[in-house]
Amino acid sequence: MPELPEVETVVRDLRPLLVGRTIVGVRQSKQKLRGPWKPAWNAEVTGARVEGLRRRGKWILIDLAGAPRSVLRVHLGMTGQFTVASAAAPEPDHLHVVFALGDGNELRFRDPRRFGSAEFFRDRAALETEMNAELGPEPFGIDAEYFRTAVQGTARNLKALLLDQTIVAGVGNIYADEACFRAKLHPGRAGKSLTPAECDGLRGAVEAVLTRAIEGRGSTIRDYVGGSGLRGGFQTEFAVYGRTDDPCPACRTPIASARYAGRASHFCPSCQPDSPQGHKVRTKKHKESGSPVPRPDVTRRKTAG
DNA sequence: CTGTAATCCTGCGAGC
DNA sequence: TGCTCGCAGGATTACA
Repeated sequence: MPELPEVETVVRDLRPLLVGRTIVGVRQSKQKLRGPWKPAWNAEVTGARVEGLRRRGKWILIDLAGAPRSVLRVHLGMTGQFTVASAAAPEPDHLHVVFALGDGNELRFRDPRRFGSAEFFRDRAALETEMNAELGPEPFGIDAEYFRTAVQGTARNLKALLLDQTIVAGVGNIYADEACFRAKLHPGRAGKSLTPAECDGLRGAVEAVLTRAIEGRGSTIRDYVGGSGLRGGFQTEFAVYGRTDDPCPACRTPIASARYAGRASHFCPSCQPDSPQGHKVRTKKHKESGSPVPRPDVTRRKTAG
């Protein structure tokens, strides 16, 4: 599932293959993406030269030269693949939008599950303003005070907070779990239950996990490939994600799974306790609260009847 | 405010 | 073996 490291890898792979090239034609499938490419955009981008490639959160931005300066925006959804291939190379299935380049190659957007989007925006500055209003900061070098305030100011659990793109942009289900493990924090902990030091630890863990994952060219569970078609390598370094019942890499306790924020979540019940390590949870008499973490729905197991 | 669930969609594995 | 069904989940939206 493409999250920040996968998107960053695609952008880095595609940059040398796209910058300076001219889009000479567009074709598309009849199937609708979540964010569908409109045929009216074909004429807008044909003849445009690619100025640069960027990433913002999980979004890919392709800057096009011209006045006014426009931009292509792509989201890979869950199964999106954005690659450059020879126009002569056989076409895979689920190909939705293809941009022909002047050099005999083409930029292909493939997305079996069609959760992705490919859109054109004529006004680059307006789009940036809009995106900055909807997305939180990039997770590198986040202001400590900002992050503490965002986390401690809510009763929402850490999993929900990390998945919330308006707080931090780019984290998805895999790296949220991995960051919580690295920070030794239970994903079900309420944001406001964290100490300032724990907030700082979580912020650092998010940054560290994403940095390592980028170095590993992202994670491939099933569909993900980089801009040149290569699979990722970070999936072999998962500590908890998808490792239910496997021994914790730190203490050998079996990894647990539960559902938080509607997402499968994985954690070590020993390394990531419900309450701050070394602190007894203080409960006031008049405000009795049993466990500091609400009991999650344990993974549903089908029972007869 | 917070959480949950449905929605979009295809592929795959579990279970019968 | 072949079918159904749950699940995977990013973002959005509706509802409890």
